[in-house]
Amino acid sequence: MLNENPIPARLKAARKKAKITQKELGVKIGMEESSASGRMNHYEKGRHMPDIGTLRRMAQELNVPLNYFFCDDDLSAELACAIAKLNPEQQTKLLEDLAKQSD
Amino acid sequence: MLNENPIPARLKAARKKAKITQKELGVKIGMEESSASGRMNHYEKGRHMPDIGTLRRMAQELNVPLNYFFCDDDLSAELACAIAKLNPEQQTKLLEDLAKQSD
DNA sequence: CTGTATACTTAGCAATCCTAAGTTTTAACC
DNA sequence: GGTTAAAACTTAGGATTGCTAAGTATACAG
Repeated sequence: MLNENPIPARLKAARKKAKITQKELGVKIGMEESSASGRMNHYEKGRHMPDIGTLRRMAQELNVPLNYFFCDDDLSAELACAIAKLNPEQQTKLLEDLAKQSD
Repeated sequence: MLNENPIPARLKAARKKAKITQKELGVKIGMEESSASGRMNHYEKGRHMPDIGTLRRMAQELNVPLNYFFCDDDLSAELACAIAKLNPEQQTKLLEDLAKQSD
């Protein structure tokens, strides 16, 4: 079975890329100094599930789209980031191209 | 502020496209007849947050990727679906194309 | 070995969800 | 417009899960 919860792997990858610790990330998104380490570690080990607001703050801090955390593999995760950086016109054009391709 | 929870809008769109009721969707993914209507409605109204396992079963039943439920607008949601249908080779090529484009 | 930074674990309380039952809305039909 | 059934929605409380705070383990520099 597929890893049920994709958040741990995504979170770790994006945090490492940003070169910050679990606690630093937690504090940056508004957690208490005293609980940031434990909470962030729970999320990264998959023991607890963060709520949407927390996910959004992490996404913003790590410069990834919210849906990044729910991608099941590295490739689709990178694609999600790349697509989030396109402007709406570019996104529309890409969607049209993909639609043609699948005919 | 952006709608904090994108699930309700995505869930409704995908369910309508599949032309089934809230209860039907719930039963199809293994909920009890007696509670399927209430539970699915909670999710679609944003009152409760489904767990990852439930999200996965909904995604499979509705033929969308898991990250679809966390896209913040229709355009990126459709793109997520289109990309999920590509094979890995096509995905890799697309990622390379997007990387060039952003230089 | 000692001190420090980072990662990880645990347990009880607090917050949230699941269930079951009931209510409201929608839409088709006469 | 009134009737009916299906669909959508709401509520309350017991059950489940997450948050917090405190502690432990590991890695590494001095």
